[in-house]
Amino acid sequence: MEGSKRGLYEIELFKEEGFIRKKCIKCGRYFWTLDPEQDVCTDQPCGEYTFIGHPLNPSLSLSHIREKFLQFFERHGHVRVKRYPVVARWREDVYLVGASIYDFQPWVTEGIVPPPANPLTISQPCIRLTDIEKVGRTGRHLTTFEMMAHHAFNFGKISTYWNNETVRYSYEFFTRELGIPREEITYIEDWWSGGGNAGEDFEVIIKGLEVATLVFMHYKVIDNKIHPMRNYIVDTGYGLERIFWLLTGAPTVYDALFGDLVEVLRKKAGVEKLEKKMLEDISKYAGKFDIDIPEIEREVKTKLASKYGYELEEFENLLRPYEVIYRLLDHARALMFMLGDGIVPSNSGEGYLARLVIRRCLKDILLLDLPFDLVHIVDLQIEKWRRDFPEYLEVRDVVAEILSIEAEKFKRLIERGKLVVKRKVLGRRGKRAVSYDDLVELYDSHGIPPEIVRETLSREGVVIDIPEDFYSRLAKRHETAITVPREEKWLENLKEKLKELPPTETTYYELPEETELKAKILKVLDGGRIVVLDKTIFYPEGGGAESDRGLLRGENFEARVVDVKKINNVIIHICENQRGKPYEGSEVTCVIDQARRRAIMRAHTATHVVLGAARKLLGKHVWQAGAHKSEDRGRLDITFYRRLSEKDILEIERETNRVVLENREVNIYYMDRNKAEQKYGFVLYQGGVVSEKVLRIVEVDGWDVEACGGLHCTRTGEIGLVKIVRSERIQDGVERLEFVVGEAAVKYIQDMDIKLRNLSRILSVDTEKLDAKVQELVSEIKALREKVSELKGELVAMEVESLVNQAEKLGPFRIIVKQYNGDRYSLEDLREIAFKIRDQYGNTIAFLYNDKLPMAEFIVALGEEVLSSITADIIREKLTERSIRVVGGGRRHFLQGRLAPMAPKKIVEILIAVLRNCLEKG
RNA sequence: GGGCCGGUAGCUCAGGUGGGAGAGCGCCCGCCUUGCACGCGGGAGGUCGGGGGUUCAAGUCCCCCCCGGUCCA
Repeated sequence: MEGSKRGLYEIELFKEEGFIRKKCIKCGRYFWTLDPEQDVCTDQPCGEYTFIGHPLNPSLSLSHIREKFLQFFERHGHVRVKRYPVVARWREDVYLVGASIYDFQPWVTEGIVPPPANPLTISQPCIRLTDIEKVGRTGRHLTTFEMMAHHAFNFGKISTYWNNETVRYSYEFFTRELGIPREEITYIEDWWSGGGNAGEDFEVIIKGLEVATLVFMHYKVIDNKIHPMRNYIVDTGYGLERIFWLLTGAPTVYDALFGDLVEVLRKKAGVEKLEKKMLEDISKYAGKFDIDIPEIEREVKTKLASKYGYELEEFENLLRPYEVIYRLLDHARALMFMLGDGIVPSNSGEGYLARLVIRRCLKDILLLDLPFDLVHIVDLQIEKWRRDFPEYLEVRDVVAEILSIEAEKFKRLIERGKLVVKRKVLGRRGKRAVSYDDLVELYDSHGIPPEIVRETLSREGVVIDIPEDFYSRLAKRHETAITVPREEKWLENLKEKLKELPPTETTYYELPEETELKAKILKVLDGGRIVVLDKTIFYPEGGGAESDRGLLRGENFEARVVDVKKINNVIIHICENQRGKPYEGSEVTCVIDQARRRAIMRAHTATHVVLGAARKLLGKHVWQAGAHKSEDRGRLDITFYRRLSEKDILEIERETNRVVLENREVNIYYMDRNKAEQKYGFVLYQGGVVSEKVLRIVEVDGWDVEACGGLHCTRTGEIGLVKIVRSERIQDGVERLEFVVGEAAVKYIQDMDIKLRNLSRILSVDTEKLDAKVQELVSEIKALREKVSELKGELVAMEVESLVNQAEKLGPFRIIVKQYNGDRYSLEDLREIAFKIRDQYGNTIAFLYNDKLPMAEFIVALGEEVLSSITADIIREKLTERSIRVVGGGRRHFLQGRLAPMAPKKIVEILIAVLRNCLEKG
């Protein structure tokens, strides 16, 4: 292993050109250079940026460099491939494309799907949010960059090329195409891993800047362990923006990339222009800044501040708007790609990543109180890149609308946040400090960044500190909370048992109208519950569609098939209600429930039509986020950036039914994956990830095209009526549409109709006037309720009067005891009466009860003047003393609960006795 | 998908340890004022998100569900 590893770093070109292998005295890595004096690898932080202020080739534009690169590799036998979207819709393990190789993982790298060309070259826009904190501050970090690459795929053996050619290409490209002096190039031996693969690599460093990585990928990474792979894949990445920066010699990559826009924003914000020399000075060191070691940054800034005659704080205040402008421009470009490629901001999924970027921008603008509008900045970027990415011009209005909605949401969040801060912190008497936990709660639960908390509080005269490592501490907190999803064990076991079986032959695609098929039982598992056949007519569950149901009928054996699943390539039939036993080797007849299949087919084709309608009416931001098709209804989840209105839904419904009535053809055909992707784009994968090299395409003529394994109607007319019955927002940015189809739709409408007619019969009005009638009734009920409660109030007042008049007198006190039967007053009412007496007649004890079985419910209320002589707990005590069962409790002035049934007279006696006793004592 | 926070009057929210549903703004009526704003007095407005449980008693405690927010995958 060591030998082969070493071998990959021994490059023919190095010998020919006289490169020597050295060990970096700082980081210890080995590197190759032409300079015998060079003793550091020159990568950050070992070396320094020596290109800043010394442009190598400033005449080349970014587009020129991209074109030079792609043409260079085309000349060397590579095929140029169109860039992929930044949303990795063909993968389940990541949301965003973070490297060009992501385009080909895992299907191509695993050898399941052939590459679109081999070897190929591409310039792939990538998004990496891992270093988002550093953007704007280090001068070199970007959330979005174009990775120019050439890839060669060698399956089983080296059939294209490998390490020697790869290094030679890089050398030629940098020296001949870009004119970089050969002695400026350093190749560092390193190890790369990502996206489930790994391998040796060279990092190409020029004048202190890493401009390319050349990876020789031939390992798989499973559970952090490295396994050799049969495939040898050349995975290179050339940082387009970095190379451009290097050639311009600009102070930062941002100046190189967005120079003109930096000026536009700077002027708009009225920020003082910094001396170029000073920016260059900072940038040279900024490469060494590290968020986790804030000391380095402080030290450098202190030194530079004094060099230019500033106090540190003053210096930082000068820099901050610059950092923010850089960051905003970077993020705006990221948003152009993310939103432009169809991401809808949300509180989960890839949508959250878009929202994260948006909110960071809005936070910066807010904190520095800049006169910027994020919508405008993103628009500036779309305009700036119109030649390179003209596709974004088409969606600029939608992008603007999405951003305005997000800005509005952020505004509301901050307003709410300020209230929470004031309530939580300032509302607390005496405590005007904020703990780390407070900050965490405010951010984690309410989304209020600590900087905003500080800002809000400083206006109130409260000064707080934010721990420098706040965000990384928060990240740690979340780490421990991660729950490991466990794979279903029985499925694993089953997979193992099915391993030796041949793939099940299927007939449902070829003969979708057949309802019966003879087959042989190959395997019986789980006591006969699971049956595997050599071939089947049963369509298995998949792509959101439920499986067929039906019967398996053999000699002396019959069972109902309740579920059918496809496990790898073997189809299993899950059976119930068996008569007799299935035997391996015996013959059975498969019979499917055809009505059910038809219904599911209709629901499935309907789903495609509805999706097409939604995309047509709402725009390209509509993507299928999930779907389910069953016998009686269909369900489609779509991404969209605002709530669907009633009107939207009615229009989708109308449009869907129009397409049904047009009776369009539904064509199903197979197509080479790469060809299909090229022809239709990634809209194909609406239904989910597909792992085949040949795709089954389902095309509703002129309306919708998807890669789909489902069974479909042959014409849209067969779908019948489609009625959308429900819509809900299942998460921010995702709307769920539920609809009934065909016979189920007819039944739904009939049921509704019957309900309406029943209603109109009950209410004795025409169905047309139902709503008015109901409105009238509701108002009437409300009025009646009010009247009742008014009367009850009067009744209570009268009862109070009457009770007070009948009261027993004892010295200065009055005693009221009254038994009710529970019909007229609830305990609640009795309490109101009792409390009213207490409030109006302070010298009174009121004991009211409903005589219920097995225990009477009672309330005693004691007036204010009585309390000096007797309190509620004494009454309770005395009742208990006389072995009268009492459950309940209360306060000094009242007692509520249940007691054994008894005559009012008896209670009066007891109360008089108790009161007398207390008076004598007092 | 997981963690956290929340759902009480039209709106913004209070409601230690279970025990009589509240405030501010808005609304209606009256007073004051040439008029408006203000001010003063009075009033209307609530299935305390839904369901179950514990309890004599639940806005409050427990469980389940729904809805919203938020952070992180």
